[in-house]
Amino acid sequence: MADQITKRSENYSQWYSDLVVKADLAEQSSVRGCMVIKPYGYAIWEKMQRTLDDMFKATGVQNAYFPLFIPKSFFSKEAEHVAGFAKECAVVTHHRLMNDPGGKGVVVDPEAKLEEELIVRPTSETIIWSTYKNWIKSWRDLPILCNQWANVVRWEMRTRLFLRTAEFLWQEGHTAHATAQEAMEETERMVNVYADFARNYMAIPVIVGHKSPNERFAGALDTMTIEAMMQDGKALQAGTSHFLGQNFAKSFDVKFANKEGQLEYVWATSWGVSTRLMGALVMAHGDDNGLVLPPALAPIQVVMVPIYKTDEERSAIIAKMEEFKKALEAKGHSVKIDDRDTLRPGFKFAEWELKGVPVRMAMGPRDLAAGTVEVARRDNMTKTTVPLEGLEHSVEDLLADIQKGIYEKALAFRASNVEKCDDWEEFKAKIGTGKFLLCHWDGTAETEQKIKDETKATIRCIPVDSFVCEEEGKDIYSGKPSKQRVVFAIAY
RNA sequence: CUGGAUGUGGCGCAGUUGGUAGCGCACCUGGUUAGGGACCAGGAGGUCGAAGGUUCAAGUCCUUUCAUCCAGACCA
Repeated sequence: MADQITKRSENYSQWYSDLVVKADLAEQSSVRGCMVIKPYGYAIWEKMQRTLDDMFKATGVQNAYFPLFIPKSFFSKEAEHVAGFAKECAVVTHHRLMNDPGGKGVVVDPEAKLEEELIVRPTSETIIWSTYKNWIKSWRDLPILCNQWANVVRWEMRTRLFLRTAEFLWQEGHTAHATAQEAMEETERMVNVYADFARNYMAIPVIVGHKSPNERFAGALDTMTIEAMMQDGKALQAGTSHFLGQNFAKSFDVKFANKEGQLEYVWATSWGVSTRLMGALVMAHGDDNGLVLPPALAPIQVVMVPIYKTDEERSAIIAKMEEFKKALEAKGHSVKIDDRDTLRPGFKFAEWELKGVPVRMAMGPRDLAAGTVEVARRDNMTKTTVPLEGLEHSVEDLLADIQKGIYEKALAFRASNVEKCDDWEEFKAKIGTGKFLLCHWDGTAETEQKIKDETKATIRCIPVDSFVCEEEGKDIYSGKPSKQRVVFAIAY
């Protein structure tokens, strides 16, 4: 482990990949474009899952599960949807293998060709709406608020651990409502759940807003998003919530009888976040010593490292630690004692820092004698020696302080990299330097596209909470009138 | 798919004008160590991505092919 994480400034994406691998989160699979999530990485994901799941359920959402395979005919019913995903679908064409007649392993049995090909879901709107058709008859059946935790497959051309893999884990919520207003409220409710989660658990400040028509989900009337700034100043779309209007209801012929007995099409939403959030966590907080995990999501909040020479010292210190661990666990903290006998303390310090554990406590013979423990914070790398007596009562405050500290650091970083910009030359000069630029936009897709072609920058969102700036102005590119500023950035 | 690069022990790399493969880390054994990534001694591990060709001789030269990475297009 002597080799350090590459400096972020030199090559950010290399730094990111190294960190993901060295912190033991995940690795590239030998399967094309896929990743293996390792136990430590998965533990973080599980914690995210549990937290989100509770948040969803608090809004009345229930979990369900729908098939992995989608018949091709379902998929092609919604025209925009199919156009958006057609280029990246894995397709099942056969259902059997056979021994190669030439004796070389196995081959696909040509006799076993499927009558209708099956698409491995890139998202589940189509299979779910073909199912909802059977569930919905009356206004009394609405709303339906379902979420599924699942894997999906998108055959992306270029992949990157967590950020864009051919297979990824996510949750997708799919809701059905009687009115447009209800559906729009649901869309907003869920994007706000994501924003709360990002801010309060991931400690990542995000901008909530609407996507421009160009950047919308395929088949949506409106897409809301949370946009986060990574440490290289690029934007990461961390979660989306879509108002699907009646598009899917019409494509799948899902109608309900309203209170007046008339048939109406159902209004829909869908919303999702994925293992990409893991990438966001790494890129938002990591430093050159490794990962920095917010206590709210850290699988291990406190790691204890014993320091000793003799077996007697070892057992005495570990006994003391076990006792203290119980006290901390009683307070709801997750604690690990690193009692590996073959590694030296300095090695363990470095390793747990690499893994981003928020608090490290070290105890040696000196501490044992004095009744103290060395407490080190991962977020600001400070160390203090404090009395062990009663310490369990202040760990909660310490973790809360670290959680807050990490958020505020990220917030300060973003604040220093968001600017208003009203001059096109200035825009071109600054956009590549890792800035979010708040600019006037005339609202046309043409202008947006031209800006993208010239600078690679896209409209990340039209903000609705942070950085809202509704004022008259002129489009940065076309000079046409504009009513509000939008967020431009280079995105992942 | 378009550009650029790289394939040599588990990982990271070196290998000169072709001469029969080496280093660091990791690993195994023993010992000394232990408050910030230990040290010493010994040891194990590779038909050099694959196929073909040139040659007395190929990691090195030629041809073909496969894979991976980076930058684009696409995207949660």
